[in-house]
Amino acid sequence: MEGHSGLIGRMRDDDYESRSGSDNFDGVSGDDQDAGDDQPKRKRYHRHTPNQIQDLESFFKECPHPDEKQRLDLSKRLGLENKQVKFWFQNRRTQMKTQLERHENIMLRQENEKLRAENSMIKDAMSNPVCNSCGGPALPGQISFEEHQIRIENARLKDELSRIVALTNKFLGKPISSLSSPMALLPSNSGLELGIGMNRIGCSSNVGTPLPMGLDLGDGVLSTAPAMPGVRSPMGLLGNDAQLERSMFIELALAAMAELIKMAQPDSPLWIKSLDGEKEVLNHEEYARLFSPKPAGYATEATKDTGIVIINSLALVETLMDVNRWAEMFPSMIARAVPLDVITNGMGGTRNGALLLMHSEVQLLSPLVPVRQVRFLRFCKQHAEGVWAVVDVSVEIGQDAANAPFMTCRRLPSGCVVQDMPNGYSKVTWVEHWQYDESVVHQLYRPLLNSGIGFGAHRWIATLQRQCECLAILMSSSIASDDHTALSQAGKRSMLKLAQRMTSNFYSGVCASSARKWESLSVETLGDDMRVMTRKNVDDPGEPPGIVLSAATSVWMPVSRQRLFDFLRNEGLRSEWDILSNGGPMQEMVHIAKGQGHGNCVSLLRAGSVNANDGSMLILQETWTDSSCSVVVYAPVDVQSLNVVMSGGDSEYVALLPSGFAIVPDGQSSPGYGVVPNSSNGTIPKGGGGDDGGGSLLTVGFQILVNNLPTAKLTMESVDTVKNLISCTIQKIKGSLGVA
DNA sequence: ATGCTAATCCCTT
DNA sequence: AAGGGATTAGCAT
Repeated sequence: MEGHSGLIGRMRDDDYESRSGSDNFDGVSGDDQDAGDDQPKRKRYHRHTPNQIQDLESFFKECPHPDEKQRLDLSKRLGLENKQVKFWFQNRRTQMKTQLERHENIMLRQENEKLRAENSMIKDAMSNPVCNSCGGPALPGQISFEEHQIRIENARLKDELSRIVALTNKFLGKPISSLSSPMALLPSNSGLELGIGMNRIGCSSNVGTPLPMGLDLGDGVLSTAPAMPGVRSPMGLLGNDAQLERSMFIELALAAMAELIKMAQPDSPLWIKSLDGEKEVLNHEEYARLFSPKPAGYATEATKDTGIVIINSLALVETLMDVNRWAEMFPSMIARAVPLDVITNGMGGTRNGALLLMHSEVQLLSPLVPVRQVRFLRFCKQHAEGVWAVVDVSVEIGQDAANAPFMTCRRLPSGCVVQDMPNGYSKVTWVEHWQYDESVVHQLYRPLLNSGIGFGAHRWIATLQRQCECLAILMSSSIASDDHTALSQAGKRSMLKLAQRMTSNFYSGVCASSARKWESLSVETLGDDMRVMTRKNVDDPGEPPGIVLSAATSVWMPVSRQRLFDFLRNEGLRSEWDILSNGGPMQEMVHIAKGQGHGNCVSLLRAGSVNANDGSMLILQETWTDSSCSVVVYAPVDVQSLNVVMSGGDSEYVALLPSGFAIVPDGQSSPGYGVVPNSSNGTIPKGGGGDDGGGSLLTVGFQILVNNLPTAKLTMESVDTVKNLISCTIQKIKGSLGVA
């Protein structure tokens, strides 16, 4: 002790000596003070002006390590000495470092807390074991396994503790005994040390005690703590900030999962049955009581639905946890999905515990409803054999609202609970919960969104059912090839792939998602609710080269969805609205079924009029309908390319531009509409196809080539042409349906 | 007391 | 000699 202080004292003395010896202005400034005279040349204490600091800071952000030249430049610009700039950067760097270390220290402490809590839980459970089966002595092998686990745990705890103590001393305590080992200080640090001691005692005293049978079941006490293998990185390897963020994510995911489970529970007080007993509405009071109150200024959309889907839980979970496969499963809903981070990949080779961060755009097929951009976590958990849950939650949730002032929507805990059924089907309960800024949605679509049909659980379930049915049909028909088309399996697959591309390109033109790069044109021409966009295609073989113009709009139609859909997909009535028909009916050449009803298929159409010139063009068309939406998309394709595709060749190089329609109910019809629970994959008697007598919203989208030179300039005439095309088409449809 | 910052000291490359 | 880490003095909270 004495020796140390003596040493320090001496060092200080030395320092003062050297300072007073070498630095003359120290003495001068002392004189200054005495004389009350200030020399502007050098102040004894001085801080750089806020301006200078700001400049330095911003430079530091770009480049924390400027070279000689950059520093000289800065010093000139800021009126500082070259040396000062150098020192500033040096100091800034060391400051960063200490902050970093301090942060890490905090993280280590937290980690330690968690471990201790977990450990004391284990210890607790072991000290009064409950054998719930026989009460007899447990298997010796398992005892030693348990014991082993505890020992490992304790060793890790001890190791981490010593690290923390070392760090703590380094930063907090004065390094009085900097020469001695940090461990020597342990006895003074009573609280922490006691914890360890107790744990060790608990461990050793447990040798030979009966096995705690109730404890190690997969879903027991252990999994309630956020214990995720792989997340707990070797200490210090993972950066503090990243680790802080991760632990926040984990907590958010766990809370979201708990919320989803509560929301998905049948007969939960969180939902109120409507009068007809079919639709359920969120009980906002109960929700606010259990979770969080509703923020002002946002519309809420909470829906729940259950359906039977022809897929097993494992396959569905795999699909949901793979960003690309997920987007492929819901192509009409997911415009774009980008994986951002894999926080955990799951435990023991399963998806249980997997946690992903991703960004996605969710769309409704209309230019009048902007895509919903969300950055969210997706967390998967197995709740029992054959029972899984996957929950999504926006990552803005749980953070300051002030951090995301420009948010137009967010997704509250949403997702599904999947339960295997005996026959390869599974029962899926979906909960969908959004908050969004209603002002960005066109008036025409607000009722639809309010009713929950637009983005609600029902739509997810319906899409899932339709897609899984399609997969099932394709699988079965590949075994029993009973279809009348003379198409090979490979040809069929290529055709479907081409149709898939066509359809999703249609979606992108209608919704302007960022999945494809569109350049939007003067939107406010006449406020005519039409979205016109353009893109230059130079090297995408899937589209004709040149300038492509996309136009889309949505209108209300006093006709049921079913009627509109049946009309538009009727090739015999094609000439009533489609200029490609050359004035006559069309014929279906090829039909590939994608669903049980006739409405879900990919087909090839030929314009009927016997015109030698038309022989080179066919119409590729995809139609689908489910209880939330109906779509007809088509594109002219040249025969030679199609022949290649039909014989199983690559469809990537077939150039096409899609046009078509999307139809949704207007949302103002009978309240139960569209939220009718689907009892199975069969149709619902109550006008399941949408024939509820109400009106519908029709979206029309065209993509046309206005110039086959990518370098050409777009003319206003082309824009007018495509706009005219759309409004004429709408007029013709109205006329044919007698509602003009 | 504790934290922050400009400046210095001292060691490594 | 240049640069970086450790340390300190002077002030602010």
